[in-house]
Amino acid sequence: MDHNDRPDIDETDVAILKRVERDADVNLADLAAELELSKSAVHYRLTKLKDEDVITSISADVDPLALGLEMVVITEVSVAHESGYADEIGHALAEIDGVFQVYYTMGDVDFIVHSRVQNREQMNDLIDEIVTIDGVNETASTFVMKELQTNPKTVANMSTEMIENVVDGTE
Amino acid sequence: MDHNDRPDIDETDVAILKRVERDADVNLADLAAELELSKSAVHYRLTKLKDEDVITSISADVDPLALGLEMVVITEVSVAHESGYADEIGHALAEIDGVFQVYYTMGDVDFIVHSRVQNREQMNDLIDEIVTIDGVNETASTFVMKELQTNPKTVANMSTEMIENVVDGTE
DNA sequence: AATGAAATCGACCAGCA
DNA sequence: TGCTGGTCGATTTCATT
Repeated sequence: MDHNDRPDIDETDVAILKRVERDADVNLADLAAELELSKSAVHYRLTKLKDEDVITSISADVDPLALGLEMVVITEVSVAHESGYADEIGHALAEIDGVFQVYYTMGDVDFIVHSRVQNREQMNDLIDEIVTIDGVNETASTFVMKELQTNPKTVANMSTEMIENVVDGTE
Repeated sequence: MDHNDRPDIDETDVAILKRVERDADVNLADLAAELELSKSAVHYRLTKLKDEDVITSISADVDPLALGLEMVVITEVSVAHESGYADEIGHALAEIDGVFQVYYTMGDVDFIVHSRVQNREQMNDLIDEIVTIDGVNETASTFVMKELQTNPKTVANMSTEMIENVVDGTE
């Protein structure tokens, strides 16, 4: 760990992360060959990255379309500011079925809520649920026509500059 | 596959998906025990789900904070409508380093862009890059103060009704 | 869908830089 | 602290019923 309480990570770690965030099914031997390292070195680093919670989990990515979740809706939510229940409202929003992401923002809007549903009826129900939450003032929903990139990855989207900052520990 | 070109999925499949989307590191024997199935049955279903692309990949989830990506920015992008280059612009947006999600919407705004950066300078650079894209008219960025739920999962966020629709093949 | 055998893989170790 | 190479046990995988 460095002075910022963030794990020390070097180029090799980044290479490993990039690879396993794309496909964690790869076996140790192949990974080791790709990185020109020994199996045990890769194993050692992988367990370290997991221990340090750089890798938080290994998960199967499920295609929403395969389950009929064809609609993505973005809802802007404004709350009654005097209430001061921002935290509770955020949690209530996150717990609604279909909601997969909730952002608490600094903008004119307080929350931005992302949800996935199968049809218009579910969409209406979901928006109703949001409005029903105590403290919610106003909502505005936008229908997503197309989403580029369904499974956002962390390392894959980083610039070389961002990666350098991590490797150096210079931020 | 059903008449909708969507794979046939039953309750057992859903149970498997729910489990491996949370933790794909689980070994077959444990999974089989949990579901009260034989190892081979689970193995058979898992490979089927992968073949059918219900499971698109097994991936390691990397914590953005561990890599210093402490800022999330949401940018609304409007384009010059006469241009009709929506697709190209969408791709250009998605390719910018730091951008992890691009939605093409039906609202007053054309694109909603999500990005993760390490500091304000990178945020400014990123917004500059967006503005520079040919056809981009106007942008408005919002800073995210807090994100509830960092790794959105598909099945975990579905209601029982949504799941029933999948299992029955009734949509 | 279950069985069991064969192949493969990941975990671990002692030793070393 | 991080790496090597090798061994052993566990686990996946597959042919057969």
